Amino acid sequence: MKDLSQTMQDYLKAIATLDRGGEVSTTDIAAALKVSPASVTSMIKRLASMKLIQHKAYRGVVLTHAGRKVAMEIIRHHRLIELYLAEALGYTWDQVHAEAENLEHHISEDFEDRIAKILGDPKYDPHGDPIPTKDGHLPPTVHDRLCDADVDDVLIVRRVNDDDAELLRTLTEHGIGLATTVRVVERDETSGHITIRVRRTTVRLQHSSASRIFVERQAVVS
Amino acid sequence: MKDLSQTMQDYLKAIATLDRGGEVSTTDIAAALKVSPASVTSMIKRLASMKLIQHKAYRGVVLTHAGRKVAMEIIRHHRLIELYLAEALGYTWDQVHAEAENLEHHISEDFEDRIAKILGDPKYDPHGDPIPTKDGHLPPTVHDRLCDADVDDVLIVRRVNDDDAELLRTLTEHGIGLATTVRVVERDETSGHITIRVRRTTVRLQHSSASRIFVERQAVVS
DNA sequence: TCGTAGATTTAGACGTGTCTAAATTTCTTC
DNA sequence: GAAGAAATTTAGACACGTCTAAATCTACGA
Repeated sequence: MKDLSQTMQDYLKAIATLDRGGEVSTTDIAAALKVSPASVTSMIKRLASMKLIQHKAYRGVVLTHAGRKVAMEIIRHHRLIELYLAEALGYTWDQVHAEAENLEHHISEDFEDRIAKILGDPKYDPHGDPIPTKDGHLPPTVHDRLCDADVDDVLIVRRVNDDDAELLRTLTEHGIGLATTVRVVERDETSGHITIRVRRTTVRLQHSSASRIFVERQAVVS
Repeated sequence: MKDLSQTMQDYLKAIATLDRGGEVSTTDIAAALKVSPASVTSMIKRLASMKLIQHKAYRGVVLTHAGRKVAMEIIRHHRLIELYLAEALGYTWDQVHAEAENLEHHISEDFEDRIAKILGDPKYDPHGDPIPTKDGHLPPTVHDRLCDADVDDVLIVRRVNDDDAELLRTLTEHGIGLATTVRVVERDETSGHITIRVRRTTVRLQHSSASRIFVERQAVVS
C-alpha cells in the first residue's frame, strides 16, 4: 500500500507487536530490531514526521491510525505467508517464520489476495496468531500466558509466538501443539521455570518460553 | 548463497542477461537497470574488487566464474518463481515477471528446492526461457529471433522475453503462445515492422517486439 | 529534595547506492 | 590523421540507515 522502505515497515511492525496499550519505548524497539537506541531515535523522528507514529520526547511512541494500518498489512502478509508455506509447501511450524520474515515485504497486493483466497480467507496462522483482515482488524484470540498460570491449572494451548524456532521444535518433540491440553505441576518462582504435564510426560520450561505460550482455561466439565 | 546486496545481485543478473559473448558496456547496464552510467561505473568498481566481474577501463565488463554463478542462481530463482506463480497460483504469463522480480532476491535455498520439486525439476519457465540448474547450467534453447526471419519463413514460437507485459498480452489476444506456428508475410525494412500470419489473422509487430520473440524453423515435412 | 542510574537524544561519522556536471577516452568520419 | 561525437570515468553531493560517544532527561531511592 504505502511506499515505505522495508526498514520503516519493520519499525512499524515492531511497534505494533510491542504495543500493550500505552507508549512503546525506544529501548524495546531497539531490542526487537537488534539496532542501537540511537538508531531508533533517528528513525522515530522520520516516522513521526510522516505522521505514522506520535512521539513525545523521552516518553515513547504510539502508532497513528495510518501507522497501524501499515503495520497490520505487514503482519497480515507475514501470517498469510506462514500459513501458505505450511499448507502448500509442507513447511513445519518452526520453519515458516524465517521465510515469511523475508517475503512479507516483497509480495504484491495481488499475491496476498490470491493466497488468501486459496487458503479460504483464514483467520489464524499455524501458531494460532490471528491474521488481520484487509481492513486491519484482528480476529479474537486469547491473551493469557502460560507463565502467569497457577499450579494445577488445566489449560489448552491456543497460540505460540512464532519467533523462537527452538521452542517450537521442543514443543513438537513433546507432542505439544495447538489445542493440546496441559496441566501446571510446578512453578519455581526464583528461577522462573514452570513445569507442565502433558499426557504421560512432564516438560520444564524457562520463563521466557512460557511467556511465548498463550493458553485458554479448560472449560469446566459438568 | 552469497551475501550480496539486492542491488549487486541485480547488476550481476543484468550483465548475464546482456552477455552476448563479449564485454558488456556501461551504457547497456545503465539502460537495463534504469540508473545513470556514472552509477554503473561506481558499482562496477565494487563488483570488480570482489572478483565477481572483470573490468578493463573504458572497455566494458565480463562476469567471472563466481559472478556468473551468482547471476545464474538469481535467474534460476526468477524463472522457478514465474513457473510456480503460473502453475500454482493461476497467474498468466504477462503477470509473473513483475512479481518474480521482487521475490527472486528474498527466497531461501529451501524455498527454491521445495518449489522446484513440486514443479518436477522443470527446465523451462512459462515464456520458454531455460531455467538454470542448481549448478548453473542452462538447458538448450533456440536463439533465432523473429526480427531476423525472412518473408515466407514458417516458424514455431519457442520463447518470448518476459519483460514486456504489454507484448505478452497482445500475443495472447491473437492466440499466439509457445508452440504456435506463424508465417512471415512482410518485412518493412525502413520502419522495422514485421508482419506475420497466424491462423486466419495477420499481426504487425514492431522491431523491438519481434526481437523479443524467439523461433524455431518449422521442420520440413517430407 | 537531591543524587544518581538508566533511558533517551544529540553529535558526528561511515557505508551503500544514487545523482549531475565536468573531464577524459575511444570511436567515427572525412 | 585530426576533429567532433559518443561513451566512460571522475568529482562531489545527497538520502538512508547504521554506529559510538557524549550530553541530557526521567525516575527512584535515600
